[in-house]
Amino acid sequence: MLTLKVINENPEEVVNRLSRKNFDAKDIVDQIIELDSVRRNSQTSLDGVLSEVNSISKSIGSLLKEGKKEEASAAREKVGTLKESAKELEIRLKSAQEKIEELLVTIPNLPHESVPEGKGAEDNLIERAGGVMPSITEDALPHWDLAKKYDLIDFELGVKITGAGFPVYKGKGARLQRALINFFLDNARDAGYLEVQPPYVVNSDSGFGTGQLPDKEGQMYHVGIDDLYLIPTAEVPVTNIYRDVILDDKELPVKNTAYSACFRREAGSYGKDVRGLNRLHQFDKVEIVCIDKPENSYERLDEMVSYVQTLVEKLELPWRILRLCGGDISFTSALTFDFEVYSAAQERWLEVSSVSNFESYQANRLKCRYRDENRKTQLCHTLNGSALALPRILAALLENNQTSEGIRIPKALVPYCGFEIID
RNA sequence: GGAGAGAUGCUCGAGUGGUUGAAGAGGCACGCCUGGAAAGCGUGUAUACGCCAAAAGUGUAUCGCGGGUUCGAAUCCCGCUCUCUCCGCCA
Repeated sequence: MLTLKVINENPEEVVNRLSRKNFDAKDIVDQIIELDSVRRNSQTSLDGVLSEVNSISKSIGSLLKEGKKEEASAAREKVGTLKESAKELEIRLKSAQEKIEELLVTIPNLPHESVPEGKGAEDNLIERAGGVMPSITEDALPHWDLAKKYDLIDFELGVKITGAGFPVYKGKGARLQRALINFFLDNARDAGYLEVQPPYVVNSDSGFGTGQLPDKEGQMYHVGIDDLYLIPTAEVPVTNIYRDVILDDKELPVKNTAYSACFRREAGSYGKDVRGLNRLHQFDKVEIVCIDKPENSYERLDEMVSYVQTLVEKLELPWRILRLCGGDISFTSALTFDFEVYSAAQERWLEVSSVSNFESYQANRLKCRYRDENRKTQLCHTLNGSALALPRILAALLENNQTSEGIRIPKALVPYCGFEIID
């Protein structure tokens, strides 16, 4: 969430910048500013009253020791009335704080100035692109048919065991999954990311810390009996490692990578866009998470984007990078680059990665801070990106590399797979 | 799941109602000392919010979390969470 400071100091700028996200913040910002003045006034008065209470209380101790009983009981009475007014002030202060918090979490992050205007996906800017478009034959099959033909993925079996969106990978399909996970983790490690293995189930504090709660509660699987959530991405547990942490500036940047299964309810998505591997309830992903000083975070973002680019290049997939427009960028992000790879048989671009700088928006919720060179605590900037999500990569690999002899495995993956072709 | 013990600052650890934001030790930082280092000595070493134009300063809150008793709570009471030990179960 945004800091009160930003809103108080630059209300017009906040409203202006949020219009880029097609969000009208005027009313909320006005309300917050008003509530904040209530909050400040209440605290000033309350602190004064409590201060008096404290000093009188101390004096009672010494009065009693000196045997001045009457003065002591007069002081007691005084404290009694002071505490009455303290109670009222406290209620007013707390309610103002709560309302401010409720309003703050409804305000999206400010978009970076480079975020283009736009309403939806069609307005995203193509930043750059590369790779060679595969030459497809007329009878090229979409990946769901290839998966069946070579017995790589059994969607129906997953339906039996669990439900739609929980495929069963088999044989070379399963091995290819495992190969991709290791390939991504090894590359991340070589690029300086520390590998971590986080829990797949998190508590509500963590869900709140990264912004899934309260607004996106319905997107996560919830384990009611223990009040825990299945992670929709490793971003949640990994970023929450740094919740309520004050890092030393020597520890920055933090660069973590994690493989995890990801669970998403994807309520309300149906149709051919979600066919096969295009949208699943459970999928695998290797995530990269960075935490850095504000002045370095955009440099870090570029580094992450370049890193992801090396992955799609090694996989020999045709790729493009989109700079998301105001209408398509996520609630919590300041700047996001999406990676898409071309899926030849489906004849469409598939999103395989999303790399974002959240600036201090997540950090403010997480209370993730660092000590700067003046020993003052400042909010960090947090960033994350997929590197990469497996299903659509697999879809593109299968479709783009199909030949009459079988499906060719890209060179970089062969050592990880242990085979060169799926036939 | 059952029984018991516990949770204090960066760490260890004292503290069972009255200047205790918290003794003491260690660590760390800075300074002195030194040719340099060690040792030694000195100083400093939480966070959030408020007041102040800002710094200095100062007020309030915080001893797992939430509530209660009291003029006053780290200290007493209640609820919760977590950790440890023993038993049970178990990859």
